[in-house]
Amino acid sequence: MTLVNPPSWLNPERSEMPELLEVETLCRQLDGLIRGRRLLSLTVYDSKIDALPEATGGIVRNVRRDGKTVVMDFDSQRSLLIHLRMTGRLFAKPDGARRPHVRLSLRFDNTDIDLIDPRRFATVNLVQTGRPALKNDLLTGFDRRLFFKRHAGRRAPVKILLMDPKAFAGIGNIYACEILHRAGIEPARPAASLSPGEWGKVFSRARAVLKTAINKRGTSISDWRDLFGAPGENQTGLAVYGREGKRCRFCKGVVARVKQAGRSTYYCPGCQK
DNA sequence: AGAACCGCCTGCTTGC
DNA sequence: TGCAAGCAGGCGGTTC
Repeated sequence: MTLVNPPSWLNPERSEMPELLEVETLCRQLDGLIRGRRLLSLTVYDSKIDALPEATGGIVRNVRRDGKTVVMDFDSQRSLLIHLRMTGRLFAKPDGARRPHVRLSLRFDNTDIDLIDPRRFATVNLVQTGRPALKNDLLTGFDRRLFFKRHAGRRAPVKILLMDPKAFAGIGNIYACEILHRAGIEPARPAASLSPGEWGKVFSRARAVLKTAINKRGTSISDWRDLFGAPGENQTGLAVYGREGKRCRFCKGVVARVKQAGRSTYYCPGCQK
């Protein structure tokens, strides 16, 4: 296990939010690191996070992702749920040093894991193991019939629907923009205006975009880092997000930015109809 | 039910 | 240079 020095990788002030893929990356790394390990102590440094004394002493059965939630299942029939929201990060610590913005520290018998979160949006909860998994996660299980029944006919813009957690688990702004670009669909179109074929394209492009990003350990727009401080490698693959005014890599049009529900949407008017 | 909006947060960027 | 306002956004909540 190599750890990245120097600590300049830890720069919470400039962090990008972890999206679905970043969470997936963290869960895989955590599973490899702490499966079968005992949680010796749990220290909370943030008044917004409940003290969770019942969690200590348990042995990790596995670490998995549910939407954007990191789920640690313990042998005590409890599960620790960590949602990183906007600026949360998890780091394995090689030393015992206290980092800035630490909200929670998990001490296992082989490593310490810190939750770092400058903006304090992250949430931590302890629940009984066995909560049913989400049925709207494009990578782990997507109920297409349920989606068409409940959401495909909505009048909301398709971009808004992609980011609606009731319709799709864990698709954030970056990937919502990228998926629609790959699918060639204009973000402002009402969801109800998409044909079944266009929805099919959205689903297949979404899986492709997400899987590509997973293989590259997430998207580092500025400085997202994985559990061990290594950067992701997907930033060069973004076609539209954050590229307002620049040339589209596909059609040589100019990437545009509009506001939808208060969020920036990037798209290429040339590629997306 | 769904659409639109708000609040939670803090630090960086922008404008005067 | 300094300060205030604007901005970033996942997601649960509220209102209409």
